[in-house]
Formats: sequence, structure tokens, C-alpha cells
Amino acid sequence: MTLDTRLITGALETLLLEVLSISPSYGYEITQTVLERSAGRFDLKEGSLYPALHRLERDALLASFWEEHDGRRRKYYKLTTAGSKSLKERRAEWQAFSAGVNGVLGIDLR
Amino acid sequence: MTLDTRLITGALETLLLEVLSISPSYGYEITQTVLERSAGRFDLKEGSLYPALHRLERDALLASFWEEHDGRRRKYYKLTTAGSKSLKERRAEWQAFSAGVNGVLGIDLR
DNA sequence: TTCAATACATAGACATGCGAGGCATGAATG
DNA sequence: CATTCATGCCTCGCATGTCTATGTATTGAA
Repeated sequence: MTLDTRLITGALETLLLEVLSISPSYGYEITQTVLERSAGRFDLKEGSLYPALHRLERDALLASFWEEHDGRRRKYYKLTTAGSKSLKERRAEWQAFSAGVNGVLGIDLR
Repeated sequence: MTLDTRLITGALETLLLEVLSISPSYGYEITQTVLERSAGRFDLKEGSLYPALHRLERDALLASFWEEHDGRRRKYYKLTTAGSKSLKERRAEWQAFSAGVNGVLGIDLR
């Protein structure tokens, strides 16, 4: 397990919720969006992406629906009301967490 | 497992290396230092702290020595040369990672 | 005497990311 | 026509991590 892998662990679901808060999307497209918005840093793997989406749906933070495009089945996900609320909390938690780490590391972002 | 727990996973070792780069320290004191420098946010548990210290020592990033103070045994840890190098890399990796998350979340720190 | 704080350590429960594999379609390449 | 690449979804098993609970022990205060 690389360091980068361990770092992503707590942020993956938040990133998925964030991307889906912009507009409903599906697995493959989500990976592309995350790749772009992270400036190429986060290349989500299928073995982590799909289980994460399923977890979020199981917890009712996401809802899914199938659509067909050019002969390809796509499973779209969108935020539920609870998902939107959770995203708000997770964004705040991320900011507090990163502030904590920066504090210990003596990194001043002002 | 709380979200905060998952977030700390990738940063814990970096925080330990950072604290020990300031001066050698021992388990209990490290938890206090991290608690202070994170503004009370990170209360390291023994079940994650000690295994992490042992991992870092196993990987030769830390070295340990025992000392006695007021009848209490303390196991001090200090950075090795490799540990110092690793810390530098991890600090850079943390900054790249957090920039990536902030990018996806649309958080602008300028 | 009893309790809290200090101090180290580990076993087991539980959770998560990833590599590897499976299955399928459409477009481009040779 | 065959092959390869990009698109698209899914799951199993492995490695690894944190936390709770527990064990051991000393010091000092209530």
C-alpha cells in the first residue's frame, strides 16, 4: 500500500459526492472528471471506485439509474438530499483535518 | 470507522516523523505534542500510535532508546537519516495530495 | 485506599484500496 | 476480417490500517 493510497482513503467518498453534486454522472466519467479536477493526480481505480459508489448508495447518499447511450449501458449516480447534507459535513471535516495536518507540519497557508 | 479515522490513515506517519524531527520524544509525549499542534483535533490512540512507531522503526526511519525518568521507563524515538529524507518526501506528497483534493472540491486557498 | 495520569504493548474486530480477473460493445487500425 | 483500444460495469482476495479492549506497571493526589 503506497502512501498515496493511504491518503486517498478518507477523501475518496467526499470526492465522489462532490463530483456528483455538480451533475449526475457514471463510473467511467467520474474517473475522468476527478482526473481533470485534480490536475492528473487522482486516477481512481475500478476496484475502489465501484465499491465506494455501492457503499454510498447503500447508505442512501446516492441514488442510481441506468441509461443507454450509443449501445452502451451507463449507471448514473446522483446525490440524494442526505448525500448533499453529508457532502457539506465532509467538506468541513476535510478543511478542519487539513488545517490540523498543516498545523502539525508547520505549514502556514496565509 | 469514522471519517476522521480514515483521513488520518495516510498522514499519521508523516505527523510522527515531523514531531520527531523537532526533537526525540516518546509515545505519550508525542500524543500531547500532536494534540497541541493540531489545536486539539488529533488525539492519537495507543492502538494506532505504537504500531505506527514500530513500523517506522522496522523500516529504519526511526531509532529508539530507553531512558528512565522518575521511576518511569520511556522509549524515546529519533529520526534516522533515512527518516529525515522520508519526511521531506512525505511533506511534499501531503502538499500535492491536499492540493489535489482542494482542486476537486473547488477550494481555492489563494 | 482508590483513582487519575503516565507509560508501553498487543490481539481481535472491522474497514478500505487495489490488482487481477471476468464480461461486453463500438470504433479505429492494419 | 482480425485485432486492438477505449469505453463500461462488476467482484474476489490480499495487504494493510485504526480502534476498542485488555494487560502490566509506577507515581501522586484525593
